[in-house]
Amino acid sequence: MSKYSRQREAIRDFLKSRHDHPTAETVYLGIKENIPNISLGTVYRNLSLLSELGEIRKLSTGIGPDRYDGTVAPHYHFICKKCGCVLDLKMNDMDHINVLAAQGFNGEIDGHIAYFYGNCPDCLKERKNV
Amino acid sequence: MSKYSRQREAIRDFLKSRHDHPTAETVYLGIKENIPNISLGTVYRNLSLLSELGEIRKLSTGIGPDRYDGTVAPHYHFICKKCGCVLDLKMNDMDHINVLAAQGFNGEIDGHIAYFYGNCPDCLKERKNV
DNA sequence: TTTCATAATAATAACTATTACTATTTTAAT
DNA sequence: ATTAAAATAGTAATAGTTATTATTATGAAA
Repeated sequence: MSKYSRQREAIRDFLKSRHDHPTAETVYLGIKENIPNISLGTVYRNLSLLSELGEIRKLSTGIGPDRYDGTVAPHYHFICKKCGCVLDLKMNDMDHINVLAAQGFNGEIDGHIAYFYGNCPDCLKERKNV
Repeated sequence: MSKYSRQREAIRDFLKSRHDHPTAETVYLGIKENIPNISLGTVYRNLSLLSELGEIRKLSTGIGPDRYDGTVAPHYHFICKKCGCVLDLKMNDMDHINVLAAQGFNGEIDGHIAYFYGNCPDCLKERKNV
């Protein structure tokens, strides 16, 4: 049902090749280097599609626009309250918290998203210099 | 520095009086019943202010617009993937996960937000009826 | 109890992020 | 090669939110 497109492949590759968490705008500008006439709508459409297919992850951090993550293996994110950057955390799965949440709840829980907030290493350093 | 306003009080009271998680639009329409000429901008400005003051909480669920919560005591939320509703979960604090996250991380972690996803009781029931 | 500086407001415009529309192009099966 | 389906570029439209501005409300001081 879904056909190959150079644009979609470029978007997937772009995300898989980096470990940060770019916004749609950043992806757009990045792809533009190789495919100058790609349109922003194409980027959004494919980011949505790839998210639905589970090939990438969408992060709604509550600070600024949505971000996208080429790493789908379960992991958690840190968001700096100061500069808004998003970092991967190297920590184990917390599947046990689904069980905690399900206790005394009549619905069905099949997953969770957790964001950790605070000050990133760079902002911490800067604070000491002031 | 900040002066009393009838509108702000009404917004605070509105949120404290209910246990759901209304959007700015819902708050606006609710307050309008008593203060017909309140403006949407005023609602947004005060929701932001009250969040900053810690009197209410803002929820960015990743599904639809931001929501607001009059309950500031720590608790967690469930978001239905089917209907998008947001429910409170009756579960204990998970402060221990901050410690897990901080291991091997050079920044400072002072909090987290966790959303649990799945099917709400109502949507589960509906699914069985199909 | 008026005066006055400050803060808040209503109304509206502007902006950001995202989605929808449409004519054209690409893909891939026949 | 033909052709139907899917994807695209370019653009318009939308949703949610923030900014601007002239006016009004608040509350401290005279």
